[in-house]
Amino acid sequence: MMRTLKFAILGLLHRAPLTGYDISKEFEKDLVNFWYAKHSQIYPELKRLAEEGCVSFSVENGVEKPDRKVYTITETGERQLLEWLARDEELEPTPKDVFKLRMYFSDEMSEEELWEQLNRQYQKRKLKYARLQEFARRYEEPPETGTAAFGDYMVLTSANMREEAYLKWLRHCMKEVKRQHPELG
Amino acid sequence: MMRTLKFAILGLLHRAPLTGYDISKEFEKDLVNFWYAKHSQIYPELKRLAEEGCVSFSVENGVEKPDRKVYTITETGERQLLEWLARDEELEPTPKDVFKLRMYFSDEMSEEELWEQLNRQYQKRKLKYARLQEFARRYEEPPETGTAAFGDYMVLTSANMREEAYLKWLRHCMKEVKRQHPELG
DNA sequence: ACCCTCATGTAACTTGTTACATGATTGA
DNA sequence: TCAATCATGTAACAAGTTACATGAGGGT
Repeated sequence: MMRTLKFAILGLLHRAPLTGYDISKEFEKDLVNFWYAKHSQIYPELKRLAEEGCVSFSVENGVEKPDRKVYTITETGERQLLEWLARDEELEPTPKDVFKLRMYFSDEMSEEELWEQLNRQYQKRKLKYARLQEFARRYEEPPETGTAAFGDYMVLTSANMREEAYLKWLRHCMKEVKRQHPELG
Repeated sequence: MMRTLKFAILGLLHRAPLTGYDISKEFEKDLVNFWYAKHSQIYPELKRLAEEGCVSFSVENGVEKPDRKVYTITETGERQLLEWLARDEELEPTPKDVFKLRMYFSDEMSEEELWEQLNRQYQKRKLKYARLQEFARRYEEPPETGTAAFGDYMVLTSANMREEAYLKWLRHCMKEVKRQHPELG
């Protein structure tokens, strides 16, 4: 029971009170690169967090707008968040990757099929990388440590480097396949 | 319903008949870098695969050894495997990373805590990278395409590049934290 | 008329983990 | 004697996805 979603939510609420809807929007922005959850997971988790006394909420009856529940972190929640932030945890197992599983079984497809798979993956990853680099332009200079911007900068940098490495790997594989089969492509 | 475990198992059985126990051993070896499952997930999946007609099995009554069920891929299973190998799927969402989530919330910890977290992560990753490089020594020359060794080589290379990028990122963050706080470390 | 954003929730299901359960053989 | 390896399974739970369900307001 890691309860990582719990701490992802507490971390966001520690910065400012938010509704479930706001939280799901946050997960679609910066955090999209390493953590996220759908609203169907967020609402029950907020309910549970309230039962545990980690958050409190007030209902705002919206005039000309839907009602909203604004959640605020409690002292209990803050204490647990700080404890979690300081934890020294084991390295997570390597994340699963369906494309690499396919490549592991490349002996069970033809060379043409392998070549096509590598090419298609390369095109998709190049696009993702381009989008990521646009975001990275926000930080020509690294922000000050101790600010939310610095956390943002760190994870954005990591996403960029991860995608760079993925592209480098794909190029390496394509080069080797082509060396052995110059007739392809 | 991706059923990725189904195809991971079919891919292994396509090479040779195996028992559930053998499959769980495979997941602890090369595949550990991008796919794996515990025996408690493998046995029920094999049962389901047999019901679907993707695999067949024969029971070997072990003399001086426990009984074993040896599973073999069927024509149906092979057909479905080949179809899966050729699929053009969307890019998976970025894998989740608990450490990066912590780093995203680095503004909610002290600079000392941030520095310690980065250092601990760096030590652990360096160890993992060293172990990975030992394995990589098997392939000083890339194997021939169309062999199981080539698939193995590709995913081992990717694991190495991924860890290199992670280490590079950690060094980048540590350098920036130290630049702003020369008194640390 | 139709789709998008705001806003909150539940139900059914898939995927994966931890713990329970059993039992033989081999090596220190 | 104790731990490890071989060998197979189930039960309970946690985590995450997809679909269902409702409803207001604004823009094209």
